[in-house]
Amino acid sequence: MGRYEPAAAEQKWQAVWTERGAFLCRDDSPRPKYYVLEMFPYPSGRIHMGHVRNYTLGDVVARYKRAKGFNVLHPMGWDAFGLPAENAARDKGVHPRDWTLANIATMRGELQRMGLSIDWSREIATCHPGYYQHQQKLFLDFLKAGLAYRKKARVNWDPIDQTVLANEQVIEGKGWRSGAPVEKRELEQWFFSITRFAEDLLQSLDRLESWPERVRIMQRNWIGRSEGARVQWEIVGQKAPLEVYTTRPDTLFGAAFLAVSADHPVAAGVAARDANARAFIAECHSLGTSLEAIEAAEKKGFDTKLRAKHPLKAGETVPVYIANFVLMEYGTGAIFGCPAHDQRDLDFARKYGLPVRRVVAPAGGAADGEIGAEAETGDGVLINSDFLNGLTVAAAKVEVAQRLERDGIGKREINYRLRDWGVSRQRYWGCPIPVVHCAGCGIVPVPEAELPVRLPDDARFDESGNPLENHPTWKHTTCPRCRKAARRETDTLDTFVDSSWYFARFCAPRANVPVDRKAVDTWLPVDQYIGGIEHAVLHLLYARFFTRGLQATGHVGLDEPFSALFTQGMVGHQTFKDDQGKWIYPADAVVAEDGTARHKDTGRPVTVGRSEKMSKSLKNVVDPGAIIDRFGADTARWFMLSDSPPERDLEWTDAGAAGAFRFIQRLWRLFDESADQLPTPRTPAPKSFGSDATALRAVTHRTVAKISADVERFRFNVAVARLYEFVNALAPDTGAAKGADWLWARREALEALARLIAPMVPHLAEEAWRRLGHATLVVDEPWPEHDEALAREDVVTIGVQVNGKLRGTIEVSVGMAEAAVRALALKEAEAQERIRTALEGKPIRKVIVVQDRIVNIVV
RNA sequence: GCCCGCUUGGCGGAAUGGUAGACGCAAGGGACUUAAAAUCCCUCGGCCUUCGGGCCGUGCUGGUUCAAGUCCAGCAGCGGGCACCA
Repeated sequence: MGRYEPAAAEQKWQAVWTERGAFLCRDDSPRPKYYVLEMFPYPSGRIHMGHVRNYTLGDVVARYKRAKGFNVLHPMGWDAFGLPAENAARDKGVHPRDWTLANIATMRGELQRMGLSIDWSREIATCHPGYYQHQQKLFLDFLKAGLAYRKKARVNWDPIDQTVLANEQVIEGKGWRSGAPVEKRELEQWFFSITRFAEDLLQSLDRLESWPERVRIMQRNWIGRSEGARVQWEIVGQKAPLEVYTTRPDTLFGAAFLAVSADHPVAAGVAARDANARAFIAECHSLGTSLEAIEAAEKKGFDTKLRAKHPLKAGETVPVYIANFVLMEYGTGAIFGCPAHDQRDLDFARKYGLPVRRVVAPAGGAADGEIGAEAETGDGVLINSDFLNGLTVAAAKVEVAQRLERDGIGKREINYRLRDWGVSRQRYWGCPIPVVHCAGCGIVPVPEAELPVRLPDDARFDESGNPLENHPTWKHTTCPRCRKAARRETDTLDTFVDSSWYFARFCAPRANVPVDRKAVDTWLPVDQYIGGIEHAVLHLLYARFFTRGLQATGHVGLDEPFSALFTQGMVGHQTFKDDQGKWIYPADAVVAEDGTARHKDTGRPVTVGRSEKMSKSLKNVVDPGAIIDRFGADTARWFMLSDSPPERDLEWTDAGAAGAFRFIQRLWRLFDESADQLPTPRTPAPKSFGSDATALRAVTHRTVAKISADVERFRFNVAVARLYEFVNALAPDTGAAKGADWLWARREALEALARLIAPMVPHLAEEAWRRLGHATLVVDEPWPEHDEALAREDVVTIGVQVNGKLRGTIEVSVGMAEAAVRALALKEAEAQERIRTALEGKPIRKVIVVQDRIVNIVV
């Protein structure tokens, strides 16, 4: 047949798989279930190399598990709501739905060309009313359960996208998508009570043993649990005490001042009678929230002239400041400052000339010196602290908390950095929030029978603000309760809500309830979830919360949706800049042997930059479609799996892709040139095997054992290396002058090879399987099993060291007793010159023998 | 600033505390060919070599061990997360 033609073969086998429904997943299979899911894509227009990597990894797992006898659920869908569709509408005059659906059609075709083992009959798109109507029902259930609520809050406002962002969506003070500095605005917003589950979300991380440790650490930090105490301070001349939150109640005797947030009621009280205070508060509010603004901002305070009485020290009072660095949203919005043991408090005290009193003597250090520019935050023993003197910091925390609680002026408290999830978005292309605002009845849920609340088709996208708000008629409705005129909610849900339950919808994608309980009880949790590290906090934390919400409202019976998570690395590529300093596409750069580059058309010099994550802005993108056109999907898939471990970043190189293609051809030649000499399929094994055949079978069975172990552990790059070795071992033999036993063993080897490569390069595997004379499909074949007895090595070469340095090797039979190995090693030590000269007749002090590993002669 | 990870040939990377550099890419040499492509074979960490081999070598400095890329301590560089959270 000659050269392998991927284009023809891939199309042929994809058609065969589709025709046979090879990947349709049945709910009633007697096989054990396995749910493998890759994070579904946003339909931006075309697939990119990151998708190719993600879906190749998932497909290897899916196909491997199928071959291992599992009933595999491997679905695909579209994270289809979101702002780019509205931007396209504004810029190109195309309706967001049309733009989205066209992108989905394109990208579905591209994914199908990759030959993924996906059950396309379960495809969903979150922008489809058949999806979002159920999300609206879930919202109403959450509302009923108190998990969704509305409140006025200072929220993150993205001035470019003209919408609100959740805390998690603000990166370094900028919108996660627009990159614009985020402003603070006071707005009525919908929230999900993610903080209700803060403790559980934190504790349960310990159970997620098959999640990457760093993702768990990032979530732990994000939740930010802190143990401390709430302490009441009486303010001279006022009735209501001021409550502060602290994690260092042990340092209470070192308190030099109190500080409240500019948004604190106490600040408002002062502002009411003091114009200077009003000015200061206004200044605090005008401060930007960007990283630069925060770093540049000085710690500033405004002395309210109020005095607070020390709760444990009769007769002592401290000043009360309004300070620009105190957050209203955390703790009580007020703090006490202990300058000696907190850097920020020390900076503040130095600036305003407040006393610095040490109350912790550092462990092993001098306690008499002055506090310098650095606060002492380490452990130690309490001093200058009345009844706490002599206690360690830890003991003092306990002691002071007990005293505060006894005296009724404070209590232990646990706080979390995590805030409730703001889900309101002032956008069109999202799931409408199904409530109505009625002047008389308040917030009224839309009756379930009236769901879905559909988006209007005729919104305008050429004016600023929320298209739903701007729409002439859509928001006008009647109150479901009193039937009077009322206003529809015009906020839509954050698109992260859409992706917080899609994995549950896949279990029964056409069910007429949001989540079919029987189906999710069968399929959930997802056994293997695969996606990018960039969702470590956002999506993965939301999905964990939402699953708890689904559990609380009876939709599912579990709290953790993903029992194993794999985070793949990014795909990078070299960057190129022309002599104008503009980024250019790699395809437009011609790189010479010496590493310099020129522009393909102009011939002008091009600067070759470091490898970066592929992105449109750097133009260092390679179009997967073009690669598949040129080399085929199998080559793209093979490249994604070879060389780099999947969790690490992978650099796309043309040479690597060409190398992968050469190997695909080489694999095909191996099958093609061997096939005709082999015995027919299913020829019974010969009664006995000669030494050549036995050796070949040993290689085969060892390879099967190793690759199985590597695939199980996601070590695909190592599995690929083993396949190269296997092919190298098989390639030279043409079968001339070999016996029937050897030819039988060679068929065994090639059939194993075809099945081993099937998860990685499935089209070539089918072609090879057919060439080996089978009428069946390799996708229906079981994963090869290895025979331990055949795989076992009986002789092993081990190193002989002298004083830890390798001087020679000896061959021993596996499992040879220590004494025998020692004797052999010492005998060889005389025979092998290298070892003998290293020993130089010195007296042997000790001989260490590690079975099947090494001998070390110590002299 | 705090938390986490990484650092091995020209490059991507292998290596349950036990023969460092598997496998691949790139490079060099050779075979085949009128030629090229494709394919096949050989070499490929550094220094020295009488060609047997010797010495050094996994970011740096120490330590534990018969034995360290691997374990421990300190340092450096690179990358990621958090960012006034009291």
